Amino acid sequence: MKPETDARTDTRKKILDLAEVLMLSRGFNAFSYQHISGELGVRNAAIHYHFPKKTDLGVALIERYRRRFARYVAAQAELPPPLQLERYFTLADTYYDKQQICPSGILSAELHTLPPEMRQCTASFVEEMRAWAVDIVRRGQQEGAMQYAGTPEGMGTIVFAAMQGSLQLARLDGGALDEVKQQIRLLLGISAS
Amino acid sequence: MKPETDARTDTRKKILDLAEVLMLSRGFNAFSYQHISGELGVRNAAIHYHFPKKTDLGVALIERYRRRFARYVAAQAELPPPLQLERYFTLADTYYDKQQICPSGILSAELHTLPPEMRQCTASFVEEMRAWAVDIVRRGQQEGAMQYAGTPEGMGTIVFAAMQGSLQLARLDGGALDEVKQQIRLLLGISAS
DNA sequence: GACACCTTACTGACCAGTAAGTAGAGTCGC
DNA sequence: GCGACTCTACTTACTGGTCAGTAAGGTGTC
Repeated sequence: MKPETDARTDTRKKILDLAEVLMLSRGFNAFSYQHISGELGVRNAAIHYHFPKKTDLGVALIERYRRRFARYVAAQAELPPPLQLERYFTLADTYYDKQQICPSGILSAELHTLPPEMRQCTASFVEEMRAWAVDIVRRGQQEGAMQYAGTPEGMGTIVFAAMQGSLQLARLDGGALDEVKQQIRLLLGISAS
Repeated sequence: MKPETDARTDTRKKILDLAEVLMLSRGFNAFSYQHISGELGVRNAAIHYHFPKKTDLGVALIERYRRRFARYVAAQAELPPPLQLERYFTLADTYYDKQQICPSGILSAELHTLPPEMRQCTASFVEEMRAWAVDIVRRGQQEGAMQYAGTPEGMGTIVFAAMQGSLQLARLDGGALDEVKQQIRLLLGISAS
């Protein structure tokens, strides 16, 4: 009989979940082991048991994100590109509702203060996300569901950059995210939805 | 006879200059008075003399940026919109060359960890920058030098968000900035330059 | 009795911020 | 033209708090 939760993975997962929320709202440098242990009702050293160095926690966080993102992409690979884009927009909305920004945004903003191990996997993660955005608009163009000027690389990159930027701006100007989403629809020639 | 430099303004300016570089490359939370005093060859308390709290330094930094930005905008208000956009692109390049990101990017990413006074003037600053981007594309459209889908608000906001995002991404993917710049030119219908 | 998963107790580094003192330059009365 | 005063721009020396990280011990489970 497979245990639903064993203590090991359970606490470890709770730590990662809390750390993720903290990173996406405050940034990696701006949260401490105290924030996590306090919330979790354990001692500081318990976090160090699972993640000896904060760098270990950071790397685990990013790697989990990469796996989750890969699953997310695979799960809806068969959907029409415009619908994938709308799902992406919905995802951004949930970040906005939680007052968070996207991981690539906070990681690239803090990049110069991150340990080298984290920089490494951040680079891979961000490249994967950008490539996915490029892929959506490329397939959208091929299937005739999207029309736009320029290359899929240019369009995908600007979509990704604009979404990352607008999630940050939306913290200060609540309307920015909706405005950017709508403008992206127009630029891709998919005004109806 | 007016003194070229008196000690007061000189040290104060050097502190602001150094703090600005530190903030744009490492972020506001990730630099300390030690970073500045060490580089400047003074003691820590000298910084506290000019800026009692770190919040004071942060606010002074943003307010100086706002004044500089206002002068920058005024100085080229008469230029044709497409040229203003190119100047903006050139400005972004100099940030990239210095491995920095734009102030609105770092400030909005760190927003939740900033003191309230800094959040306040950050909001004003970011709104001014966004409005400026909107104004460029609006006038570009009115003068017939730019053609694009959607409203000036939508297009200006996406241009601003995409530039902010791509400056961050460019730290990990050097090509992102050029790609976004070129795509913006295409989307505004000003491919030649 | 071995191992996973914690605890208590601690270290040293760094941090923002403060208090009190000082050197030098300018100003004033005389 | 000279002492007394004052102000600016620092200094030294310190505090209390927070941080990541470690060592050693305890406790329940297989």
